[in-house]
Amino acid sequence: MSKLDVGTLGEYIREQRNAAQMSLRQLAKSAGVSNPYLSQVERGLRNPSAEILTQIASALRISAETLYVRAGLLEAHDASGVRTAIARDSSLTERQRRAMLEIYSAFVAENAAEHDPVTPTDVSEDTTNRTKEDHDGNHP
Amino acid sequence: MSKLDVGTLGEYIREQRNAAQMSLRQLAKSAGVSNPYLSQVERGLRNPSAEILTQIASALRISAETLYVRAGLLEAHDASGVRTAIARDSSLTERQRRAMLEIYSAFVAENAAEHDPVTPTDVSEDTTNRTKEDHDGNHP
DNA sequence: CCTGGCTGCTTGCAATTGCAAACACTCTGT
DNA sequence: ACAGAGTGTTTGCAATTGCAAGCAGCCAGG
Repeated sequence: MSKLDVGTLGEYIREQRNAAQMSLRQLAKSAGVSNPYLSQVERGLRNPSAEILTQIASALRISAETLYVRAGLLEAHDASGVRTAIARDSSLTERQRRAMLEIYSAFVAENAAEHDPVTPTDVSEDTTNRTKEDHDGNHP
Repeated sequence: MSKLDVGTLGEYIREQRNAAQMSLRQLAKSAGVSNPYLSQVERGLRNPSAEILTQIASALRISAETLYVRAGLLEAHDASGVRTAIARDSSLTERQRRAMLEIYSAFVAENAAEHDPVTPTDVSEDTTNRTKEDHDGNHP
């Protein structure tokens, strides 16, 4: 499932390439991929690996992130949200990440208790099952 | 060039899988990939496509971005996202806000200090999860 | 003991990626 | 007109991904 939207990905790459006024061969060479393959990718008949995508992004001087989003490989940025920010921060070790999430939850619960002692909110983590896909439960 | 760091990627995935207390087959099924392939990925002898990575990330309930960074497919972009998110969070008291920022800084400094060239997978003491006796059974 | 269930790992094999070579077409210049 | 240099596209083919089936080891409990 979660079929990649190769079509719009290819369109986007071609669009960016045209915007940069590069020929297919120029971009291909600069990105270190073959011209025919790039052609096929742009027309959506090939599903390029992430490695190729990064090379293309680099050659196009665009963010690899946006390219991934376009390819459907990455969720669009949620922007703010402490939990998502922590979850996304790759400079933290897993232990640290969990610690920070726990602390944050504790703080939020603490505040909720002060204002409205009836809801202990969600310090207890998700032992309950979540049927829907849920990446992060945050919204300040 | 742009050699993918499949080694640490695999380690990271396995680390996360163990942290989630899932068996290889469980994760494989949940991620929609085959068990043997996941095994090979975890041991760093296969270079999984981005599509597979997203599926694994989703099944592990971790950020796909983190996984990409770990795989060397994405630059670790600033990480100051955590600080701004904390700064903007209106549900925190000022004291809590400063505490979290301080903790975060401490964590980052801690990691910078260690600067371990090899496996930073240091899960030596973990109060939250209990990794069962890890009897290493493989030796290339 | 040994059957069943669990863990992860190895082995062929189909499908796909990604490339080198060659094709078709449009301009430009001589 | 024709050679030459651009453009993007098609065509086989090596290398790789990713999988189904099978293998080996470790525990519980008839």
